[in-house]
Amino acid sequence: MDEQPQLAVSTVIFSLRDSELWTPLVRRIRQPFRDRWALPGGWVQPQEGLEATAARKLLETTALDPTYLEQLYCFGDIGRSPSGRVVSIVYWALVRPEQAELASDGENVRWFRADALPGLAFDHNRIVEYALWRLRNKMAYSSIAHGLLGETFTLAELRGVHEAVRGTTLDPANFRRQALAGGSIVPTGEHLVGASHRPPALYRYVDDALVDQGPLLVSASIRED
Amino acid sequence: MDEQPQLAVSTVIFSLRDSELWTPLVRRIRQPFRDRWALPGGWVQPQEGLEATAARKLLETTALDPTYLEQLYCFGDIGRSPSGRVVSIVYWALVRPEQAELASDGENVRWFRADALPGLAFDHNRIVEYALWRLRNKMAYSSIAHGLLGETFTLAELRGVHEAVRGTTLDPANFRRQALAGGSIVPTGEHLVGASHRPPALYRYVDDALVDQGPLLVSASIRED
DNA sequence: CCAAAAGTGTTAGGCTTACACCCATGC
DNA sequence: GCATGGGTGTAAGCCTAACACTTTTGG
Repeated sequence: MDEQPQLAVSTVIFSLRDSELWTPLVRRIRQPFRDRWALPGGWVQPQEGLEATAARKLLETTALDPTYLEQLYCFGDIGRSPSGRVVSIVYWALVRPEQAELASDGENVRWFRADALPGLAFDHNRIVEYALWRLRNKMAYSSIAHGLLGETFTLAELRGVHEAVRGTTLDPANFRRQALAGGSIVPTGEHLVGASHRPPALYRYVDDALVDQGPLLVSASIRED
Repeated sequence: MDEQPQLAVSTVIFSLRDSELWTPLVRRIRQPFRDRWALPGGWVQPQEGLEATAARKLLETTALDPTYLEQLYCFGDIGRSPSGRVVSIVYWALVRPEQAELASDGENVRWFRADALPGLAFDHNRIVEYALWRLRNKMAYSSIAHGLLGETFTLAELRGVHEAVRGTTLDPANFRRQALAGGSIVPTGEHLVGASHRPPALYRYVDDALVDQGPLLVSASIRED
């Protein structure tokens, strides 16, 4: 038992369906926790970056291509896996509704409502809990909602994302003003057609509407030596 | 080169001296980057939690006992160490001024101004940069300043911490009101004696003034299986 | 008494909230 | 025309920033 810890990468994935947050899980096909649901993931490869591993395993196991991917936390408690010491670097991802439609349920992949998960393998319930907290937090001060929407969207759709994640209802008038004042979305000039009632204007995010991750994203230019 | 990545833990430490942020670094005594300054740290031990490793190495190499310790980020780019793949789980810590006084400079430990570091080993400049960003961010919305102060303090001292970290000067009158309105500090009833001018009241943080880390801190009670 | 920092009062402006109201479309 | 969601207007209340002012000490 004195071997080096094993290094894993897992990802919590969120998508919106019917104004609810859903997350895909994979069925474990070996011990420990065989047949239990768990976060998609795999072992770190020597010649592959951590985020690249997260993206690759996500694609391999769930066929999803995320619009947003960020490191969540590194979990390394000694008791978290019964089979020996495992340190998991966990990412969290957002995927668009169209994506989620494509990657439907299968024998070994199933979507669950994010706030009503079954008992998962390892400490994965706790991890999803934390990812949800992070998503809700970030929703309040960033343009992260972008990751859950299509390229263009109405203000009602954008508001729907916020309402679903925050679990509250928001005043349409005030939401509109705040969203537009933020400066990260602009009208496309088009209007949504085919629906009942007055056709709403379509918007899109401006190109440089990056989610604030601090100096990490511009890291390459910071190195001094 | 196809071996498993090595797992390291490092810590960025901040303390306040002369209204400036300082950070202690250790001199590397072996290759790679021999004789360069680097973050204190060490390898993950099979039977020791990550945070425990951070605290232990911090004590061993710099003799410091932090008042605050939180995971910062996990760095795992493939090119970050010339000697092979190393994944570093980095923590950041705050220590009180008295502590920092005790742990003075030595042959292999030296304090630097956090915003004027030399060229460090590995990607450690980038890491400190990110830790600074996180500290500044957290200072704005939490009671993290607690970690840089003694048990009791005047409002001028508390304001000094905010001014030093944020790099701005703050209106004493408004700062006072906001600090007291927050509800996380209370007057001790004592006053600072010996100084010139009117003796300022002393304050302390209320016991439950925990810094918000989301569901991570209460994690033990969340596990469902 | 004077200088300087502690501490209080007051006002203007900005942002949020609540809600009244008009607009444009499908049926 | 009428129901419904899209979109605009507006006033009250809260929070912040700016700064005048009073208080209390050491010298």
